[in-house]
Amino acid sequence: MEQQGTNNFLRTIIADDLENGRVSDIVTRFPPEPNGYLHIGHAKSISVNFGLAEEFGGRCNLRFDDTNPEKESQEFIDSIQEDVRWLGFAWDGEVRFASSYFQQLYDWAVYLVEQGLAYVDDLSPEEAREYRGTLTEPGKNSPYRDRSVEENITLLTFMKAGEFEEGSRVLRAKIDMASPNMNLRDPILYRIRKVAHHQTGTDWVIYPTYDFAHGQEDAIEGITHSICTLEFEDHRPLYDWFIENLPVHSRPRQYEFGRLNTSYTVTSKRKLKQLVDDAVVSGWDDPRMPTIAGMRRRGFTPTALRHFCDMVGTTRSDGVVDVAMLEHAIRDDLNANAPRGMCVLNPLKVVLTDFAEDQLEVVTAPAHPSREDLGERQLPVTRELYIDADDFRESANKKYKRLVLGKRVRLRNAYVIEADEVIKNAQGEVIEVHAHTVPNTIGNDPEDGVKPKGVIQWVSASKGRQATVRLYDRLFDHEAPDKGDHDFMAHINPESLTVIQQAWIEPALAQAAPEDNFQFEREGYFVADRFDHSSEAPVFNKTIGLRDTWAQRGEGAS
RNA sequence: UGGGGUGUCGCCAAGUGGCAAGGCACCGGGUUUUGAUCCCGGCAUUCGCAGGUUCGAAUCCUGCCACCCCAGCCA
Repeated sequence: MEQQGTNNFLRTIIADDLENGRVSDIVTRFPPEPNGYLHIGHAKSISVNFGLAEEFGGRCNLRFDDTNPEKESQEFIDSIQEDVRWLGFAWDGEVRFASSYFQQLYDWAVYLVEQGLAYVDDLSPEEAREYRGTLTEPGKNSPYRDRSVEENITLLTFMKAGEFEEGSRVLRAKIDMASPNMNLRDPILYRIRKVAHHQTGTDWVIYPTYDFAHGQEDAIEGITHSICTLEFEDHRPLYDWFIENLPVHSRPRQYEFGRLNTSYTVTSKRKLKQLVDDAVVSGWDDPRMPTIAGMRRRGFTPTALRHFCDMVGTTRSDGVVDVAMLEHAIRDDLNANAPRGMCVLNPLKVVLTDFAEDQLEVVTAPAHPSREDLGERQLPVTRELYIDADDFRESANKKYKRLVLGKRVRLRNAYVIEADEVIKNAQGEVIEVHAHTVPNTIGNDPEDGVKPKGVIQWVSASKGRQATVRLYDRLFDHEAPDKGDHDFMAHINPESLTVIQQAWIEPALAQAAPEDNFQFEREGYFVADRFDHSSEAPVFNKTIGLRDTWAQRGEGAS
């Protein structure tokens, strides 16, 4: 068992349980409700549950907690499975569904009624709320609380048979209406919902609540460590109450950890949906979304996401992780593994006056500065090239390490060139630079000893290809967009997306397959769009920029 | 105001009575055909606060304070 990241309380608990024989193998589960897309927070939960099972040689189930058909759908079941697989995890056996345990759950509900531990309540939702009391005042017993077992059985049978209207009755556990823990004030076990279920169709008109279902599902599957987030801590006494009062065959235990929050991000389902509905983003998989599908399309990798989850650790405290840590994880993986390429985002034509019109020279460049196994690529050098307009100035101070009129610069992987002349349009803007190559400078420094001050990327104007490049930035320009009294929509970063229709890419990049990651040198990491990219019409998404200490010092203005 | 939690560097986080790991961020310096990477160095006399126990405490005790969660027939 290999341990990633630092030690944490869950590892300690599991190691102890294994050592003292409480369990012989650990079984965990990732239990999403199929009512939305998975996001970065779920990635953490997936990483914790599957990761722990992997680490301790156990198993992890994927179980859809589908107890509320009104909000769920097959679309989400499909996307969730795809996301978990993409992250690189394999669940044990078949996918599980809480709905496949509905009959067992119902039988256990009958058992509870027979034991005098559950009753059918006729209170309306409004009345029930009044009877429940408040945080500081105890609740009071429902007048229907002391019905006979026989009457309760009859009523429950009728509920199941669809004899009652939605909301008219519920099945409740008989625990303690005066408990300081609200969850123990006779919690609801079943409610009437006359809607079809995506898995069970119209078989049922009553559906179990989360509380009545979750622990029993865990017991049925032999889950040893049921790991959830902190807000369920108050439910644990109820979780245990069911396990103790029902004839279940295994004893799962619940443990809670703190949810993952990252700065500059919102993850509430409601807010993500609003971003989609208001067309702030193009969909749930928009590269700016913190959804797994969005991050995937952005060019994040499973390796980076898993590393990030290990980096932040698993604790019982809730904090906000700096997105810079996520960005570091992405850069770390991509720097090591992404092939390099050259792309000019803001083209400025350079004419090499010592090259003939039809002259073509091909230089070979490594795909990666230190990964020989990634191979090489061919770069055509022609008379007309494009460089980035930001990489040329007519005059500049000594700190500027790019091309300046009358000075030299290294074309990455190719010649050192010297700028001789600028051509301007009627508005006085530079539209072309004439330059010449310094002899014998491919792989060598200039023989006259005058070294260029910098290196810039370039693309052949005649052999290069045009591409669409989408530059993404943080969706929010506030570190805590949904905190405080303001509306999170007010903190949308107006420059979160810039589309460049006519960027120039070196020929080899057009051959990229969708989802191939690259580093466009001096610009950042980019990915060929999963859906829109093709060799004929290349489309790249910016994943994350290179670390830029130049811009950080406020000296990067061009 | 009832119950349940959490408080260690700007952020995340080890540490479980023996004298404050690590990562991110940041700040130097070196290497560099990416102002990237990489390398070297710096960055908590102090662990929410106040008392107490002890030769010795972030770790034990007492009392405060701050923040988070709970009053869905959501999960």
